[in-house]
Amino acid sequence: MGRGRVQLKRIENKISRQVTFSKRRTGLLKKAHEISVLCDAEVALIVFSTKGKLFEYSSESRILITASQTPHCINWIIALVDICEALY
Amino acid sequence: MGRGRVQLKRIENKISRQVTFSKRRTGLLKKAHEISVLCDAEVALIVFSTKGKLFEYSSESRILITASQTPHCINWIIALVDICEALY
DNA sequence: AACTATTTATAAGA
DNA sequence: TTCTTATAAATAGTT
Repeated sequence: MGRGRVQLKRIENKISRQVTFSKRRTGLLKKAHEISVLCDAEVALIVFSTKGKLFEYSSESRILITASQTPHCINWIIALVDICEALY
Repeated sequence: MGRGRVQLKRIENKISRQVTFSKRRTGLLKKAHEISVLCDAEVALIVFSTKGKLFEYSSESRILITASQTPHCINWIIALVDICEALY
């Protein structure tokens, strides 16, 4: 999309990569929300940037949203535990 | 997108809902994969249809979840356990 | 952070 | 369900 075709490989320029991450993260979260509403589907989406910052969407409304700078592994645990807690 | 504007509410017609689910699921999985590659991000996406069929994407290649017709709650547990196992 | 040229996703139709 | 096509939506590069 946009003014150039996208090559499916890591964007080497750091600034471009961050900008693209920000734009696409927004789009991905939007589409996750849309399919959950339109199609009555359960959706969980967890995204970490390379710096370990967390962004997520879930159709289960009780599931948290937290951003953190802790290591990825810890963020994964937090996210999974929170999803489990929200569902049970 | 397409020939009409989308209203963000549950699609009541069952056939239309299933068709839309199929199309958008494909698109969502594609975009999850793209952002993970382009932006070097970790992504996990879990989608259940209303019938409990599971579809997922993860940038962690070891994570694989099979589709099943078991209840959602069981699929969620399977999905989360598989993600945990893949990460540790 | 806004803009806009283009690409991409997809709703409706076949 | 798979393909086609018109159009809406997302977004890459620019300002």
